[in-house]
Amino acid sequence: MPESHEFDLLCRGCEKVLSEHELRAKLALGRPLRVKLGVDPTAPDIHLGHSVGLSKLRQFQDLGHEAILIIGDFTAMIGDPSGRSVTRPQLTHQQVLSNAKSYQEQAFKILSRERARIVFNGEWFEAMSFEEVIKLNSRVTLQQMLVREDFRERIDKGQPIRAHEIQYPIMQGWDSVMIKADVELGGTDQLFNIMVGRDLQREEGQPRQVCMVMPILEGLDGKQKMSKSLGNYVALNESPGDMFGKLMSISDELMPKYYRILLSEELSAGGHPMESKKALARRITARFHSEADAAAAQAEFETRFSKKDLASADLPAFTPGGAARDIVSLLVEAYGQCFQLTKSRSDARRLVEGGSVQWRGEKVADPKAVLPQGEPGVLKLDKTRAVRIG
RNA sequence: GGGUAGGUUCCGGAGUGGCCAAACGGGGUGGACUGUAAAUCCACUGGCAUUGCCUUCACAGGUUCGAAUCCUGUCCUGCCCA
Repeated sequence: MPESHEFDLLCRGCEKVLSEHELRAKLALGRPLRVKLGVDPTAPDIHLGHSVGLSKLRQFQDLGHEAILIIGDFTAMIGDPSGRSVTRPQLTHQQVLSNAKSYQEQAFKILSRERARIVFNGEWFEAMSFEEVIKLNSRVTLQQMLVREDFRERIDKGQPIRAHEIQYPIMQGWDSVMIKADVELGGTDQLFNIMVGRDLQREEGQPRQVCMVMPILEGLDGKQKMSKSLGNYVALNESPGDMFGKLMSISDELMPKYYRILLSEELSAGGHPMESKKALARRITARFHSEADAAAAQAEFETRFSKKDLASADLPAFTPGGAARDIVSLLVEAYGQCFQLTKSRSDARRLVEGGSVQWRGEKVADPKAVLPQGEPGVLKLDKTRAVRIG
């Protein structure tokens, strides 16, 4: 492939490439480049937000380059302060390692196993002596660390910034030094961290990595970036039904962004927004499952939500274990058994009083209602959840 | 170390002895309307129980018939000074 074509392909979808001529020069070297992408296993799931960088990394792989996925088992314990207004909770190494395990599996839903290297940054950080840490820290100035806007904001608002938080960019940068990265990928919020990597590489006499940042995928709420802790995400290992359903809930306003970022294309004008959204949901679901699964998810979605036909919908089976058949007890039990959600009885009562609960298509508005023993039927809990009894 | 301002329910932020489970805003949840969209409107938003009870206002004690509100000590944070 001619270099210029490769260059164009790689730059597609990037928000910024620093610098383009350096990337061209690297590509012209004629050897596989070491392309770095770091993820911090702060939660067990990889979501669509992560998929943006991973897909770009995959593209590099397909062009013959080497993908280096850094699992930040060590940095995850610190927590990336990027875009944060409060200190992240610190995780134990054990939590992080267990998250890391499921991360790897999910990452290979996108990455090819060929030309991929997975590296834990604990590999070098764990072995570092305090002396080395000090030495590393002496390479940067406090002012450099504090210019970033999220820190500025916290200073302005009088919110604390703990000393360990400014270590984060330095550590991420050191990762680049350790693997001699040619390119580092990340979201736009990673620009600062990646640039620190360049500085450290220069200090170490290494050629500096090219920084390629991708747009940040907004979460389902359309307000903040997609993240586990905000609960506005779609995980890669979710069921086709959940994936499809969640994508159907995004706002019309958000749709063009999802088209652009996840499908790398422009949403064509005209057409009913709902149809465009179904197409989006269908294609993304198919990407992580199969076309057949996606089609089934869509069909299920349509019977369930468009036709509101709960009776023929594919619902989780609920077998009340307790003897109590009053509606509140049943709800609490169903949430726990079928959805792993702990609801208080007050909460369940509120749902009943709010008119969301239905038994066999009939609204149950009385919290004291008692369902007949042993009768089969569908119990609707809330907007998106229902179970089948019997 | 000194000075000073603070720590309230998911967040912001009222409340300075009883009428406080605690205003108001945001967020969230449920409902109406719809396209599981947006906007709008309504309700709910500590727990258990249906007129009540229990646990909450950094923590531990204390004063009071009665405290988020007063006192004492402790912990934590911002700012200023060293």
